[in-house]
Amino acid sequence: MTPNTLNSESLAQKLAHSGLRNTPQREVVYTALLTKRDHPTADEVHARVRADLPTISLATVYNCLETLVQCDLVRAVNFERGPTRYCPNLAPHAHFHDEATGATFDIDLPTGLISKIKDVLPPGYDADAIDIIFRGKTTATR
Amino acid sequence: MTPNTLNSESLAQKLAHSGLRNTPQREVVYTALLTKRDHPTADEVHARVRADLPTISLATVYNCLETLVQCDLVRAVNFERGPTRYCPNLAPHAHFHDEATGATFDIDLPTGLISKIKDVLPPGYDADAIDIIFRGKTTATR
DNA sequence: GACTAGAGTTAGAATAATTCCAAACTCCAC
DNA sequence: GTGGAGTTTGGAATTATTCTAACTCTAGTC
Repeated sequence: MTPNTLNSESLAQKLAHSGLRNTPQREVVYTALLTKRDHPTADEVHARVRADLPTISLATVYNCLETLVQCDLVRAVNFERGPTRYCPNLAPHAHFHDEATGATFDIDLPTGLISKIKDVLPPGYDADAIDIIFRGKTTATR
Repeated sequence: MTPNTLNSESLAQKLAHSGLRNTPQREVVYTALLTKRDHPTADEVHARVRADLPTISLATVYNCLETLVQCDLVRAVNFERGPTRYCPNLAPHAHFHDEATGATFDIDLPTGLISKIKDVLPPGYDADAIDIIFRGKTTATR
């Protein structure tokens, strides 16, 4: 499979679906997220995309990331106090935040667990999204 | 039951246990959290405690809140992009964030669910804490 | 009771993350 | 090619939080 082409198409599609344009800036930002999936901050994304598009501004990176989140192509993740991080993994998953290194890992969630968790909501509560964040230590090397 | 006395004692105890002093500032900050459990920000806590201690500074409120978190008397909760909010509910629970009003509700978690969720962690991952945040709409009035 | 060391508080400055804003630019559709 | 919506840009502004240095308080010691 050719992830870039595939995802570039899905980018164009999803943008068009929302009546938005597919710009070079949006492409490089999305590609940067797909290329190195280490949950970068907006600042880190900015640094990376400057290689391809030296004049892109940080404000545009924020705009593009927000656009991608709106189009459901990217998830924004917030850990305590730190800057927002971005994740192109759309499968339902949790995040593990290694407190020693600051690294973040995706944790796959078995199908069914999400709905089981949603079951604890009392009547009248309707959740669009659930964020699950583990914090602790890991010996896993990835 | 007299929640303030009870909790004032547990505050003094827990502080002593960590070799810390029980100061008027720490008391009013903790009492403020117990009195109105609406997950206030540091700024909101500051506004509330000024009624009791007009000269308390925002920096001190931040210091006290951090101290209380260290002593496991209070939990810090972070929603996307917003300021950190503080919660004196120590029972394991999730948070529901109403996107329309910005209000936050505690959601009790049945015993066993936490460990069930922890089971999805691959070997080598050791979580100290789990944050579960629902985002959506609610018709619940509380 | 004064002395001292360390813990705690304070106000304001500094920093970090993000958003706002107005001007310039781009892309189509007419 | 003109107009208007959508987009980008750089810098200013805002927000949340931390840092810093001076000051205060307290507990223990003589």
